[in-house]
Amino acid sequence: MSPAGAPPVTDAFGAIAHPVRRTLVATLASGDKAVNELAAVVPVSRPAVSQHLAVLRGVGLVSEQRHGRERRYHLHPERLDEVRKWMHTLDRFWDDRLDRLARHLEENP
Amino acid sequence: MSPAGAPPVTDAFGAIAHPVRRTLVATLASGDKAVNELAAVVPVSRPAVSQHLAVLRGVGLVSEQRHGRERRYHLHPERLDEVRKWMHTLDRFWDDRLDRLARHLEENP
DNA sequence: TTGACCCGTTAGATTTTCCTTACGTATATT
DNA sequence: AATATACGTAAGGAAAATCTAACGGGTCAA
Repeated sequence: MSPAGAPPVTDAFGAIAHPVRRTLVATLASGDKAVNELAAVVPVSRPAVSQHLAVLRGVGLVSEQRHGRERRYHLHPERLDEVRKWMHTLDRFWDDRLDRLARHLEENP
Repeated sequence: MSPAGAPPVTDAFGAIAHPVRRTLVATLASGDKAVNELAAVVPVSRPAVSQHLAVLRGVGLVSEQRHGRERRYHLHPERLDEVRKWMHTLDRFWDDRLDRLARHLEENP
């Protein structure tokens, strides 16, 4: 029926997969910014930046607030906890393996 | 000339952007596995798993070791430091903002 | 040797991404 | 009122991702 293609960006993992979007997120980490300011730090056209911001908004990583004719974008870093949590889960598995190894070495001198 | 499309997967960010690959990585975190074992925990065909593993290998997140007719895959978690470092950079910005806020509040009672 | 098993690779179709170039809509400025 | 500024959105197209089905090369077992 539907041989799937590339999956749409629906979570934080997909959102930060693109280098331009990572730069946008990092730039917003130092404070709210208008679109033109964001477009200035990235090697693509302003419409492209708008589209990337739409992706970030769709995932909940940023929100916009209209200020006159500007639209200032605000970062919501807590949305990255999804990523943090996943990485932390891996760490836990990793620690467990170290624990098992240590116990094994203790019990087999 | 070349209106660019989606960028190829060349780093850890792109590698963990796909849910299937995240599952593969998480599964390998608990120990080396053969391809059939990996294919059993994921809702796609075995060739698809092979392709995902090729992507992970291309990024250096896993390596393979032939064992008879099996190929056991091994995770290299240190390759995720790229992601960890980026997130940590964001945290630092974040802390700086908290510092500035605290200083501001101290100086303006 | 013959057959079963493990696995990678290719071919082909479909979807999604991601860019640029127009265009439209507000809001500010003169 | 006329113009400039800031931004989103639509259209069009190229590149990449991702799936399944088919095929092929090794490896173990009988």
